[in-house]
Amino acid sequence: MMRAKKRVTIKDVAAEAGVSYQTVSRVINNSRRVTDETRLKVMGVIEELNFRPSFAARNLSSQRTNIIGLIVPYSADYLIRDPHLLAQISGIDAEANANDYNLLLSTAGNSEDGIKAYNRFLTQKVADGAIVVETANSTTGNDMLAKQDDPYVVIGYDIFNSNGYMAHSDDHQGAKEATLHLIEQGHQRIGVINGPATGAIRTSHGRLSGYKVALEMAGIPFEPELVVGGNYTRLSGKRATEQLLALDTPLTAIFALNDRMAIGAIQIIQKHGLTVPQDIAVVGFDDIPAAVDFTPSLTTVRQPSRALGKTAARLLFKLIAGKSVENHEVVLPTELIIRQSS
Amino acid sequence: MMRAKKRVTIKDVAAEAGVSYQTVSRVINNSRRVTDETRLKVMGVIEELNFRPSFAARNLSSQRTNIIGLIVPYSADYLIRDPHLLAQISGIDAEANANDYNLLLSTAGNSEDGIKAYNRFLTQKVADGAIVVETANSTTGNDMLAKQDDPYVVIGYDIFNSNGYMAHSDDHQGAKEATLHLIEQGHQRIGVINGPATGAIRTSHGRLSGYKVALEMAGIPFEPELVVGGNYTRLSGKRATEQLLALDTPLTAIFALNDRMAIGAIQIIQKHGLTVPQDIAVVGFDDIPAAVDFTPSLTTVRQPSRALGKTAARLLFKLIAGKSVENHEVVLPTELIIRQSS
DNA sequence: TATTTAAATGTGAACGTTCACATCTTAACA
DNA sequence: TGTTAAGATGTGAACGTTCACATTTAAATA
Repeated sequence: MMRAKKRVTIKDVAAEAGVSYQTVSRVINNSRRVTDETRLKVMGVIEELNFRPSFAARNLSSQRTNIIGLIVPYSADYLIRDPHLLAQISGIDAEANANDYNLLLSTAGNSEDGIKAYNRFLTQKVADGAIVVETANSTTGNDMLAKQDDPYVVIGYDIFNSNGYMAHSDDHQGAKEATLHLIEQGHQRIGVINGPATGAIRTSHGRLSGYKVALEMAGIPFEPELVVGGNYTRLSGKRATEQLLALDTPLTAIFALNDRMAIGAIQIIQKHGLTVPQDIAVVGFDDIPAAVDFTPSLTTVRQPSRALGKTAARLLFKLIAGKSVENHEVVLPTELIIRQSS
Repeated sequence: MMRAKKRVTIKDVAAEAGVSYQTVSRVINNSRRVTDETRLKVMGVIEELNFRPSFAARNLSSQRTNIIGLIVPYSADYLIRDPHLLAQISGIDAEANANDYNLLLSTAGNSEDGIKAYNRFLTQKVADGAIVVETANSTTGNDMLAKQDDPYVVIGYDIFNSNGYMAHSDDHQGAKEATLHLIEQGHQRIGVINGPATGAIRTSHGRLSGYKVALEMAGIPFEPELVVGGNYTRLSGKRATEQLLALDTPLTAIFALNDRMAIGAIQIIQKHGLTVPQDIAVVGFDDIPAAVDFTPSLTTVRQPSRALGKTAARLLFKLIAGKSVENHEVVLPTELIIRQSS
């Protein structure tokens, strides 16, 4: 790990090219105001000396880092089970790359770590802005964000900041379509495996309201006993399904608010000797890779995960650039994917 | 986006506390050489003024950023299908957090982006070091890394740098155990769905050699026709299985070098009206979440993904700290998980 | 050709720390 | 009580850029 050899700086380039170092700075930053001739000369020297601008010096001087922070309040074991997240990250990363931004990641498992990450990212000016992925187990920490000056965007709903910026899919519409699809198939008694009472509340709310509106449209009365709580894990889907199957009046379809719970539901239904979709139809939400791999393959509402990431990033870049953004809430359309389970 | 209010600096704190700003610096950095009394006083003022050190200024002065770069040469659509990666990232992130390091991510899809990421991360000194996740489709770009001074660690094999540092699981041993397990079950003709001829070559090589050694131990001759190429996707597993099923002398077991191909294999076997494991047993490698969800659940070799991430990060931190690391290659043990498919 | 104007380049300061070194203070010893 | 050494604090410089402004140069106008 020898350190030794001195770094090539903007001044070395300037000396070699016979210009002031500020001119070199202009060349680096593609500023107008430079003759093609000098630009070419400087770029030649840059190449020759293999000059690379110092990230730190740039940051200090310009007061920007070209880094955006990504705060993902996931626990490690949960993380591995959510393919959507990677798609979102990939979308954010692609957009960041395109805009010459770097992506700083924190998979802060608990709220304390989340606050630590938030501190590092924004208060210390490591990042120019942040994207927060709202998850089922994220509540704490986000409220800290609402209190500070730097721009941030929530993928999901920003329940702590009425003036916040967010991007999410059309949960209401997606759920409505899914429910209408089941109704079209002749189902009247449709159970719902709901999200948890805490965490990403508005996601569940949106989907549940979509379900209710669909019932209303079909003139089917809403029955509270058909809605059972889950927490977006497969296990909770299983438990909820046991409850639903134990109802006095049997149901003919289940709408789970995400795919993992839907898969859990199918497993329990099959365990009870029933067939999907003949005895009970099942519809999920998300369209994770497992949805198509599973037997029977899962009818589900596809979320545009990658687009969500891109959208959030684009929104954030606008905010960082100081452009005014009129629309604080970007809602992306979902798509009903009909497969075997319904 | 008003900027306006001036940042609280180390000098403001110093003035308020009645000490020199260098002393404040000492307090921030937990340097010895400070009386408890002044330390307390300074910390009080820091709290009072809500001072947060400037990341950029620190970087410039100390010539370190406390950032490590993570280069993941994945294409976006592949990314979402690899749960292992998230586990590795989570391990790296946890270790980074513990050491007050930040994690800069690049999911550079193609080689050009990869080189761009490498440039940003290391040449511009955005990061103090990097972790590269070797993947099936990563070859280009890594050779650039070998040529530079800053420390980096490969998760997988560093085929471009004979003096490089790497962390990976014991592919040979894992494959050997998997094959021996099949042999113990009475199988003699065991097909292999191999990795691709390019990309993460040494991973496949290690696993294949484990398979061969197991055969040798059992006195079973190796037959090249039993080894068919794949590229770690489910689709390629399906194709390979079609080939294997078409062999003149039928086989009774298939060892796929990863889980996704194993799942593809099972689907094709079932499509041919055969049963797993009665007609043909299947073993995979990785232990992705789907392995246990699938019916029949998949016997597989579990990789310690998260530990791999942690190990790589620890190794990198040692290198960054300038400590000499004797062992360039850390090999982590795998675990055979026996389930229904064998 | 003299004059105005715009574009190109140069100048000095600032960004907020850490580091190596100099000086001051305090306690321990003779 | 004077001397010494260690520990605590202060000092100046350096890290490598960008920014606002000043100056020079070249082009356009009268």
